[in-house]
Amino acid sequence: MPRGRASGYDTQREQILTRAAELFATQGYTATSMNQVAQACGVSKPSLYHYVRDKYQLLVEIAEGHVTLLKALAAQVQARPLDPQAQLRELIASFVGAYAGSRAAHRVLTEDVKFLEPADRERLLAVQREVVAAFADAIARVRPELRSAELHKPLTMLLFGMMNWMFTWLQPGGRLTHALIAPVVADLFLGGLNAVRVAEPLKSRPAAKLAARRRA
Amino acid sequence: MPRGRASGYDTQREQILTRAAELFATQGYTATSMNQVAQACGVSKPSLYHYVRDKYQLLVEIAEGHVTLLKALAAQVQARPLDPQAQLRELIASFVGAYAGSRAAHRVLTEDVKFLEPADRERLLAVQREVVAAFADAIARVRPELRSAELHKPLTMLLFGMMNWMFTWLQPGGRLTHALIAPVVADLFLGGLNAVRVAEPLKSRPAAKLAARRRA
DNA sequence: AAATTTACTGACCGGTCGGTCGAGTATGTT
DNA sequence: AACATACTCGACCGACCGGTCAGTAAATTT
Repeated sequence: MPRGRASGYDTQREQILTRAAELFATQGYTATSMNQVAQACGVSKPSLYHYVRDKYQLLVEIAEGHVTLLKALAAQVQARPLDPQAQLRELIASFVGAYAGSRAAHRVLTEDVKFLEPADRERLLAVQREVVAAFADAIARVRPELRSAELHKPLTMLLFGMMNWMFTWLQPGGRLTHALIAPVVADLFLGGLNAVRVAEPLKSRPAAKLAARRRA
Repeated sequence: MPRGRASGYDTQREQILTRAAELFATQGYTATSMNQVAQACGVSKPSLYHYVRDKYQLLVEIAEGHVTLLKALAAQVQARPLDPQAQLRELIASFVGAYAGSRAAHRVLTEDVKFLEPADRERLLAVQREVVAAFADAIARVRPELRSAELHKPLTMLLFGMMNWMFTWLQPGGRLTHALIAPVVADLFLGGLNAVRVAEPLKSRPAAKLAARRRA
């Protein structure tokens, strides 16, 4: 006897999430009002609340959806049988590409995570830690002595710094695209990885920083 | 016949700026209320407004003060007669140290710049561009081909990504300090700089065509 | 046809925001 | 002493916030 959901329900819901992500990304979560979201979606505020429970749920779903995508991406690359260098290179290319395709969601994930309630934040960070671990493992496989020096995780974060910071200076319509910069990031990081000195344990580590032997 | 300012005026004003910067850094500019700032300073809201014109001016002064510090730091290192590699290394150490000493202000500068009015933002970005140029010059001096390939500025931004992202994962009281990580950043970046391959020059650049990917 | 639920809206609610008012008190100058 | 100003504060303002209500129109069931 009831009436079913309209066919466009899910479509509209996703559009709302997308628009909200764009607004959150450019203005920040707290500085964006639900009136703005409703207007950007071309509906009234009560209609907006027909599709979304509240403002906070918008934030959670945007962030969770993106971090889930990142985890899937990392797992996908990890499953491929590649040597350590190639795997790290592939991880970088994959993530830089994902950032290009999900600029808004990525910015929300990195900038507005502080507005999540502790339980939600912890759940999200747990997934994010898996993603980071995938990179850290690849890095430690390239230069195993970094792991014993406990430098592979800081170096992983430095790599994420390079990638996560890109959305602040890389313009979508610009001459320099994500696809062009990804191999540069990989060259820079892999080359630098061989130049990082492990401080304390062995004094007889080959100090020469010969790098980048391989080229087409 | 008037009465002069109390001796503690400037002191209190700086304390207000510091507390406000801490609140803005942890909660974000829009999510921080002037009531919170007043309470954190131990004064009533009208008293707070005795020292500060409005909330917006707090943001401007925090951001401007920090970017001015960064510019001075860069100029100071540039004035020293160092070879290119040492100069870049010194710039990195200097900035990583500054970030450690001004965590809150730095976070405000990087995260809340979007709330500045266009005029103020442009004035600030102009200073910031000078700072970035100092790094870009040092990088181009290490590997001059990068400049003709128009890669020295993107690489500069990747370096800033590593440094600016540090405040998201480097904990103040942790085992890993800024002083310990700075040389790692320098090793990583300088080592990677030599490994970056210069692709075919873009068609708009007829000038330098010689590749010579390895510097002597 | 009646019944029931979806999709949607203008008007509205309690609460908080940034900021101000008016008043009182402390303090340096004349 | 007399005065002008610095300093401090409880109370308050209009605006906007996130969110809801009562109600309408259309679609799908029985």
